[in-house]
Amino acid sequence: MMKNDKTTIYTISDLAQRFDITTRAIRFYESEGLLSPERDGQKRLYRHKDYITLKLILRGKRLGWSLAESRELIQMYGSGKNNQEQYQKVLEKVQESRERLEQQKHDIEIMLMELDEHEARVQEVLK
Amino acid sequence: MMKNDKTTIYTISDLAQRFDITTRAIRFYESEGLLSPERDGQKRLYRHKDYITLKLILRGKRLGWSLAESRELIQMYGSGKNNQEQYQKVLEKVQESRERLEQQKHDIEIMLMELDEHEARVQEVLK
DNA sequence: TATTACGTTGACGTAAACGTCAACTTGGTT
DNA sequence: AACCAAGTTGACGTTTACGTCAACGTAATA
Repeated sequence: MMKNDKTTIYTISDLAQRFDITTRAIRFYESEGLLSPERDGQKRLYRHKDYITLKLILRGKRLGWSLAESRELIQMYGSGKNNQEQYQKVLEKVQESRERLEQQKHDIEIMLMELDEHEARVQEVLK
Repeated sequence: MMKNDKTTIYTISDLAQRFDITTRAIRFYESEGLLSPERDGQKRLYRHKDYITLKLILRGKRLGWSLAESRELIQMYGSGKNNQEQYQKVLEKVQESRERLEQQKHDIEIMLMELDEHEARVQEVLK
């Protein structure tokens, strides 16, 4: 497989492999307005910017963002303009993700504690 | 509203209020085998253990667990037995949650950096 | 007694993010 | 020429976690 510098051109299955997703997913993202690759006839050609965009989409997914939310982020980067309103919206979303993260951290700690207690009780019964 | 000690008995809407969910959700959890409240005639009565179970369910949700996954955790606690296999499964799931957490932490850091860069570029253009 | 609040059981609807065909085209290979 | 791999466009199916009626029961209250 080729390296990925800023001049590389990818086919749809190239990208699918690199990101471990299906081509169906990639086409779906396009239909939802998150990607807009060039065409060579009817075939899609993906460039570096599309690669970056896909990375954004998947990062968003890991943070629990919807595709609609990631689309805003992508549009913001794509526009090159200073849409202060959109910027604030995205920033807020990142902060929300961060707060969810803190909550989850707390949840995991408690879960581990309770699992420990459970084990302890079980061991106690065995004696 | 009453305090919640270990003797309190709740109606379905009591619980719904406390956890800020709908009664529909609570009934759904029961139909999925996560709750099994007593009955007074046809009405459901929830006790302290049901309260605890609901707390587990919602904690699981925050961590991205499916109801089926939370059900395993609940069954484990409920059985009081030492099902080592089930224990391992649950433990693994907690570890997975923790790894996802680390990944998310990383993702958020990068997002914030890229937002910063974006702002900087925009400011540069404005000059 | 009529109303109101709260509860119950079906049954069908919904949204998001794809999966899974089917039918077809295109370009390169044997 | 025949074939295969890879790509394309519909179109319908799937899953999870409920939402949203409808139709009914029950208990307290005005």
